[in-house]
Formats: sequence, structure tokens, C-alpha cells
Amino acid sequence: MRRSQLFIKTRKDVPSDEVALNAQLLIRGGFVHKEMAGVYDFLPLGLAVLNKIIEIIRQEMNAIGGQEVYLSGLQPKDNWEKSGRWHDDVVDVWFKTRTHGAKGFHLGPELGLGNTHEEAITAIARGHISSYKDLPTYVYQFQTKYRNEPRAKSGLLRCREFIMKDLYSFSGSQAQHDKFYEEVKVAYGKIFKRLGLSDSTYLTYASGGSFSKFSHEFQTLLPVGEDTVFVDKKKKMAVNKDVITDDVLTDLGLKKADLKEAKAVEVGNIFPLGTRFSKPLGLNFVDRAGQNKSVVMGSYGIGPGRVMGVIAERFADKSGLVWPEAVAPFMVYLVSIGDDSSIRKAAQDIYSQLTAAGVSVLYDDRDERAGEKFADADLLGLPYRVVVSEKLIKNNQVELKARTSQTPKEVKHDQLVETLVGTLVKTL
RNA sequence: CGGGGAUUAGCGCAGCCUGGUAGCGCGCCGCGUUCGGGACGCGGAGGUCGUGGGUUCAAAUCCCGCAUCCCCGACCA
Repeated sequence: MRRSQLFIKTRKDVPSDEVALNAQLLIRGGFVHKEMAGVYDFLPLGLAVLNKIIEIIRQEMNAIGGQEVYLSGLQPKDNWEKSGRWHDDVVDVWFKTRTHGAKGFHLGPELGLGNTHEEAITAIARGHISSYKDLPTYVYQFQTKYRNEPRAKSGLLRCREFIMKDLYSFSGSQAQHDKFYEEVKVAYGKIFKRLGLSDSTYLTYASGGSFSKFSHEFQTLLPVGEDTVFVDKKKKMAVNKDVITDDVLTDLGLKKADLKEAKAVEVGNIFPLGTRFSKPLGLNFVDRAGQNKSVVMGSYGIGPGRVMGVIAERFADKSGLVWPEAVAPFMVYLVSIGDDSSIRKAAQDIYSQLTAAGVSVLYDDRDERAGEKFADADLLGLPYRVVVSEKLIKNNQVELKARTSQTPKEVKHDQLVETLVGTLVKTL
């Protein structure tokens, strides 16, 4: 992609009332546009990052047998009345509306914009699950959730409209469910590792509601986080402040003295549902012995947009964003310095060569000064910066610098592709 | 939902106290000089001053209501 063609412009200033670092940098870099509090538009670079995150999650969901679906945002109220989650005093984040009535513009049936999809998927599953032979089975989706949060805040970390990956598992017994539940735990671990977050992300014990002792959250330690967790760094475990008691610690084999309090952002959670939804909605199956039973369910969420905000916030330095290679919108920011035709040609060659080698490049071909291009390279946070200039061309060299490094190194022009591809293969 | 702050050009802000033709910086357009860490000169384009009412000869400015945004807290199925 040529920078001169790119839809967005970067900015030097951000709205002064925007305090969250992820929002400041993502807006300055033109990754997102804020539509209103807690509602963001994803622009080309931002969408590229979001899609990379989604693709990583998708691969790991497929790897454990998840089948992708896409459920509607508009939800009829009947399923939710059956589960008891329609009324506003039970779930207070609903956005609700109505259709037009059949005979014109009087009001028709009530609808809600889905804030989660347990009810919907359970109702659908009734038509497809009827025997132990159909179990276990797993479906997931990337879908937009709407939650009328009393207070959206912290940029992408708490939104009213956001994409969520939600996986639902259907099992024939608690044992069958538990087995998959553990597999999801492992899969989530892989996802956060690939996203570069594993060092700071902890499997965290949290409230399980009325159907099980615990649920599990994946909490990334960040000062901006809304959750408070107690972390045992050695055991790589944490406990949410909401559930911490002496009994819980004993159960988990944790000692108070080993725990450290920290702020964290919930980037994922996995939740045993038991028969909380299958019972009221009538999702049953016939077991081997011919007995009618309720399906045992679980739900498993990750918010890709929130994850993007967390990555932005966590790795940024004073010059701007720092994207891990796995989610960067482009791998290389190519800068040409000077307007001389030999420089332009050299830069164009490198652009073609890298692109041909499968390395994505954002080529800053604008007629701007070096300082401005460097500042943009830093702000946008692509993993590598390649510079072509008159001085370098004379020696048949180009300059290569990792975003995380202070010192550029000179590389022979004809070895750049090899060097870069080699570096990338190592890290991917 | 309680408390505090804010709303003036695409973005960042001044002007308001003390009413009198709306200004600065960034960005944008044109010309020229520059060219390895956000250059400079000259000339331009761009604004229902969040919104509804009121006071006044006259309102960005004074008064009343409302909306929206940010922060702190409560909430977070």
C-alpha cells in the first residue's frame, strides 16, 4: 500500500478530553474514529489489525473443533423471556426497539439488540441436537454485541457496540463438558501467546454464578484495567478480588503471601453454564439408555476490539504504537528520503521485491520531509522501518530498524529481502 | 444514576468576566525556497460559535432549559 493512497491521515493532536492511551494513539494514527462514547469505527489500518486478531482466534477455535456461525443482532423477546433475561431489572444493558406492526406504523413485536447469544444459540440447537450422537458439538461466531453500558470508557476497552467472539459448547454430560472446557483454556492460552500477551495475561478465578464454583477469566495486567486481581506470578494464576476468601485460596492451593494486587483488563472468559439455558429453553437429548436429558452447556468469550485496545495500550511507547508482528497491519514501513528519481526508483524496487516475497509494506511515497515520515512510522507502530536515501543508495545499502529498537542497521540492498524474511520467519 | 469539567473551522485552542462585523496554531489548496527526526516565506479556501428559548437596538459573550463528550464513583448480565 502506498501511503499517498491511504484513506487516513495521522494527527499531531488528540481531543484533550481523551485520556485513555489506547484511544489517543489509535485516533492519532487514524486506526479508529470515534462515533460516540463507546462506539468506534474501524478505518483501514484499524480494521487490518482487528482482522488479524480475529483470524488468530478463528484458527484456534477451528483447531478445537469449533464451527463458525453468525447469529442475528436483532433478537425476538420470547427466548429471553423463557430464560428470564428479558426484563430490564434483570439485564440492564439492553437496547430495545420494536418492529412496525403488520397493518402500518403502529407498534409490532418487541425486539432487543443482542448483548450475548446463549438464548439464541440454545433455541437454534433444539432443531439440531436430539441424541447423544449429536454431542458434543461446538459453535462460535464473531458478531457485534450491543450493551447499553451506563458508562462507556477507556477507549476500546469498554464499548457499547463491539465485536465479540462467542463460542458455545453443547455436551452430553458434565465429564464431557469438563474435558472441552479444559481444551478451551489451553486454546485461549495459545491465542494470547500468539497475540503477544501471554507474559501479562493470567488465568483468573472468578465468580461462577449459581451453577458452578468458578468461571475463568483471562486478565491482562494493565494499570488502566477496571478489574482488581490478585496474582501469583510463579504459579501463573490469579484470583479476582470479587471472589477472594480464605476458603478459595485454600481450594486453589494459593498462599496469601505470594499474591500481589494488580489492575487488569478482562480479555477473555470461559463460563460453565450447566443447564441454565438448556432447561428453560428445552434443549434436550436422548441418551444411550433412552433417557431424556438436558444438554450441558458452556460459553466462552473474547473481545477482539478490546484485545486490540489492550495491545495498543500495553506496548506503546512515547513515540506511538508498537504492534506485535502477529497483528500489525503491515510488516514494514518503507520510507524514501528525497525526491530524486534514483531514490524513488530504489524505493519502488524494494516495495515490489518485499511485496513479491510476501512481506506487507506500507510505502511512504509522499513528498514529505524525513522527520515527518519518521514520526509517522513511529506513531503507526509497524514492526520494521526501511529507509532509502541518497547516502545509502551510493553504498548500495538500505537501513533497517525494528520499531522496538533504537539503532538502525545498514543492510545491503540486495540482501534486504532475505534479511527481513529471515527475521520474520524466526519470530513468527 | 450521583459528583466534577467541557462543547467556537477536519483537529487542538483563544475570545466570554466588561455584549458591538469570529481569531490563532495544525491540517488543506497555490507559488517559491528547503529536504535524515513533525522546515520556512507569500497568497488562499474553510465556521448555523452543541441545541431550544429568553433579555437587548445588538448575543459566541448575559439568563433559563435540554443534549452530547471526558474524568471520579455506583453498575458490569
